[in-house]
Amino acid sequence: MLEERQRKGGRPRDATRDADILEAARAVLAERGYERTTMAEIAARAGAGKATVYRRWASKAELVIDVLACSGSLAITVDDVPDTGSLRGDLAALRALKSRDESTWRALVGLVSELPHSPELARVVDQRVVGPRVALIRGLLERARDRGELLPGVNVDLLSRVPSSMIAYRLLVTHEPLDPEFLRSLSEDIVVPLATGRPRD
Amino acid sequence: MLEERQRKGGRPRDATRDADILEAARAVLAERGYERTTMAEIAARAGAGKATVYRRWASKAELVIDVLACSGSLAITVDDVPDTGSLRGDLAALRALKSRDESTWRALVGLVSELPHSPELARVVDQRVVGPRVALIRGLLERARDRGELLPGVNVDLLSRVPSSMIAYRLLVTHEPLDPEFLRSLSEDIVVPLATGRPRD
Amino acid sequence: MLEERQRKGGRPRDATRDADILEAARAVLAERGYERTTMAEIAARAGAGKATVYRRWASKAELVIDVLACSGSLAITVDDVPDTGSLRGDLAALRALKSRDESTWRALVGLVSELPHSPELARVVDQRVVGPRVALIRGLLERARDRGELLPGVNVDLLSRVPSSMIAYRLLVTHEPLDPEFLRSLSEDIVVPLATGRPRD
Amino acid sequence: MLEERQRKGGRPRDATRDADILEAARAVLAERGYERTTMAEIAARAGAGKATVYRRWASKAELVIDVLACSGSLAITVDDVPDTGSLRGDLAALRALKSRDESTWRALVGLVSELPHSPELARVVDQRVVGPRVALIRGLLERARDRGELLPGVNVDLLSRVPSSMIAYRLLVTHEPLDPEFLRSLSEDIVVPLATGRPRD
DNA sequence: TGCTAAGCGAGACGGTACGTCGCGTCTTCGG
DNA sequence: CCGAAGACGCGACGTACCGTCTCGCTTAGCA
Repeated sequence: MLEERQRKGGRPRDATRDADILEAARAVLAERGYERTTMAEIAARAGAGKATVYRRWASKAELVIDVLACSGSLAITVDDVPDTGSLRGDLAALRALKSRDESTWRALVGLVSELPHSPELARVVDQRVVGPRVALIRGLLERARDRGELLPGVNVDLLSRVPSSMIAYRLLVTHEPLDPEFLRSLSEDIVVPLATGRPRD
Repeated sequence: MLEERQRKGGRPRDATRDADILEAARAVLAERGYERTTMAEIAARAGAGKATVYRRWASKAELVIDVLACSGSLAITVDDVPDTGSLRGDLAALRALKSRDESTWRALVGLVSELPHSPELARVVDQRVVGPRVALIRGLLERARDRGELLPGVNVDLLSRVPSSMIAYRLLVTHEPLDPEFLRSLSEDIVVPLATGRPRD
Repeated sequence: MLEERQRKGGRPRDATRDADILEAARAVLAERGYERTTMAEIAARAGAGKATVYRRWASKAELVIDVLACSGSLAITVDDVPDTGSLRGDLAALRALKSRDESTWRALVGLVSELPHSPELARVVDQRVVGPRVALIRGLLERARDRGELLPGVNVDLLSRVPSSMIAYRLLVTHEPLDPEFLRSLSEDIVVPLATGRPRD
Repeated sequence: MLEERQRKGGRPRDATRDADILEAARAVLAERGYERTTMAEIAARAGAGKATVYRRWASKAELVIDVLACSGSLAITVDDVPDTGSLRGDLAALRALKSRDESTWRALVGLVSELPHSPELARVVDQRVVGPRVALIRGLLERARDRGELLPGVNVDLLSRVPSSMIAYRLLVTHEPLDPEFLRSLSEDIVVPLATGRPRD
């Protein structure tokens, strides 16, 4: 979101508009997808003028970034996941916890094509969309290490990126649903065995 | 690519235009990315008219699909990878073989946003872009099974999708380069341990 | 209107679109006036896209200029006015002849504010709107001179601009109608006495 | 200008802002013309907020009206013109007296396009801009009638509108300057001969 | 003196038109 | 009938301006 100018005077930004616009953007994105989403419709649905939207976000791409960044599931941190005593249990708890994440990822669609042209945008996506998700898995892995569950020599860096990658690929490229069986396999056939060396039962 | 109409007469299509247009499309995509690529520029750079392009491909998206599908690395099949006697060796051989794949994936970028709106397109991407890549890894895994390398209970379906997912995520979302270290880690820290249970040395 | 590029190839401009767009523009201008006329409505009413309009005219102002320039009454020249044997008679004949000129002048409204900023536009208005009207009166005055009706020392230059000025002022500034009594007074109380020295009967 | 509300209390309007705003408006109008003049720039140049402007004038059009109405030359009445004993002399005296009128008329420019949509505005222009100018000439003509200079049957109504019309036309439509030669011709080749029957020397 | 209502500069707000640009189709010409 | 060129209908983009509203501050005039 655009930085507010150093407030010297004048009417302050109406903070409620931010939320209204983001909510409208989320709704339109979910209904229409990135390409078919128009700034005019977002503004109209938020009961806002286009200028009010562009005062806050420099482009459609940046607005969508913020839709992603403000997405509910991103607020989850490792502290929100109860410690069940095992990595497998923690991952199951996370699955139970995780709000539906699909719309967030789907909104990322098409945005992707703007990233190579805007280092700024790419940085924001990395920090606000990718970062929190990777950090969450990394946190669970480190919790497992503290328990002594982790095999020596596990590449935590790489492993913590696997779930995000697989989910993104599924939603962006192959458009398969995020069914529970897939999510469970991801944990139990990939993450747990790699981290702990214990194959699936 | 569109089927040629049942030839009744008149001037036959100039087959050389296909290659010129694909090459121009690849160049523009590499320079500008999907969104900033215009059909007019592709046509101009190929010295062709827009109608000539649309006579062969129904849309920008389908043209880009073909750019991806004709990309060198996609032609690689399991038979092109020499049997080195171990999964680890086979994967190393594949890495040695694999032409630079980056531009292909990068071209997939903004295409992604069209997929949810076009099942047809999604099908084509699945068959011509995703399919060959997954099949290649799956082939190597099955070769390993034939050797008796594979652990029982390995989820081959899921595992064969991991490398594509990780590579796509890296290129599309985080825009990190496909450096050799990353590709080696992918094989040796993820695929080999999961498939064979042998941790990295 | 914008010059067409030196035709090398490609689809030629569809000449019928010009007329459709001009007609639509005239209609919208008459209904709404300059300020409330939008290019989008003109295009829609002409069954055209905005790009087609802007391919021909660089701005709303230039389009309106052409609406004025193509206006019917401008086609009248001194040769269209029958020689009645006297200036007074000729002016009466002109009044009988003159198609309703109001909408043309009314369209000029608001355009006026663009003139100081565009010498090009001002030149076009001068040549295509003002010029023909002044030339018509001048022609009748010269016909009168040939007859020997004209007083010596009459400022033909200035006098030939009086009717246009008075009509424009009335329509643009005071918005009184061009009733026949006004037009007759213009001829008989101003032009004829000044030119011939003969007061109204 | 808007009426001040019936004062009940609170801070009174700062009367100095009126003049500052009018002056700023005059300057911007002269520089940019009506269309390119924005209320924001007027306010900024006057060191005022937009609300302060709109508290005094209901719209851009009304503000411009007042710029015109407060223009110096409008304050001239027939009593300011010395009685020289002849219409020709009086008109010459008026020309000597008349402050540069150009910027006033130029400001009227694009205002014109608002008039047909606002009877209220049109009334104000008529009373405050057109009226005083026409009344001034009419006053001089009536002074001439009192002297017995006027021909019988002269259409004073129409004649008194001729100078305003010619000046407006010149400034608004053809954008020629108000050079002294033009103004003298207007008096001596048009008004004096028509009113008194005496041709130019 | 301190209270209060309104004015003040600043600028955000909802709206709406502008002129540009890209897509995918259609239309001309020459080969 | 193909192929180059490019005009066509459509519609989103991001900008600019209008006239209104809201913020925190200032400034009379009444108590």
